[in-house]
Amino acid sequence: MDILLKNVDMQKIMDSGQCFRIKKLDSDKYFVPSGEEACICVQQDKDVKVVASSINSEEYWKHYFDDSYNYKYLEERMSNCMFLADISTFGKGIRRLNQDPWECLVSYIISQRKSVKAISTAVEKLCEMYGKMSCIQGITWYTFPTAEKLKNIYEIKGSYEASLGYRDSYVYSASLFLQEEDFFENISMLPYYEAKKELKRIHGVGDKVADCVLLYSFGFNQAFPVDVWISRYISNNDYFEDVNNLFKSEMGIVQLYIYYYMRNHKDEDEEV
DNA sequence: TTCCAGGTGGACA
DNA sequence: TGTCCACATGGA
Repeated sequence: MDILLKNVDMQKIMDSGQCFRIKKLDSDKYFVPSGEEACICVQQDKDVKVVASSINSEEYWKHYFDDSYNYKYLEERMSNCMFLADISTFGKGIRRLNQDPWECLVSYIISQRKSVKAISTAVEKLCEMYGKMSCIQGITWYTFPTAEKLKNIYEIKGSYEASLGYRDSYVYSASLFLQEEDFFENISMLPYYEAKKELKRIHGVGDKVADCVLLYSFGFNQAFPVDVWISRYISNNDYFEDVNNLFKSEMGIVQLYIYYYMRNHKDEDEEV
């Protein structure tokens, strides 16, 4: 299988903090899992090629990498905004992924008061303990455990024994909601504020986690997750409201570029 | 050893 | 409605 994704930068996607299981295999090769599927990608200059997949569907990975959205046009408009020009250039090639909703929900429940490194470790541990072993091009990996599996484990053990701490019960709460028929399907059909309200019914899901799931799994580009980094950015920039008014329905994607810049740009003295 | 991390729930005013 | 604090644990 060969799927070509134009103007995509895998390293930036990996460093953008939106997903926690992408692995770099060598200088230009990446392993990309999503729920119970996975693919192998190769960076070829400015483009990315999917060279192997667990699922025989071009559409699955084109949707995952948000291939139908015009990022070039967004980056152009950001470049024309004096407040975002540097941020746009620095993040060129980022994509807002459409991740597996269940994996995304659990990952962000786990994320609270943890570092990115600690989140990755915990999520990986959960997969190794309760996911299914699988193999693609000689690479052994573990699928993300299903809601049913995590529900049963907690009911038997009372803990996931995966360094989740107090978040154990939050993950269990989420697994119970997944027993409702078409829980995620219903969320995808709702308007943004209703969808957010629905997700926040889950114990352990607040504004931040709900917005991350709506943005990174359901494509609600107006969802704007505010974490410590974005909060720092907003408080340091009086013009934030102007940016917000300019990009309104796409502020979630703009947020991703800002987050990537805040976390990865080396010149920390520079005001952004 | 100490501090901080892609937050949230619950108590209280 | 807004503010304050406890919460488990890994990583730097």
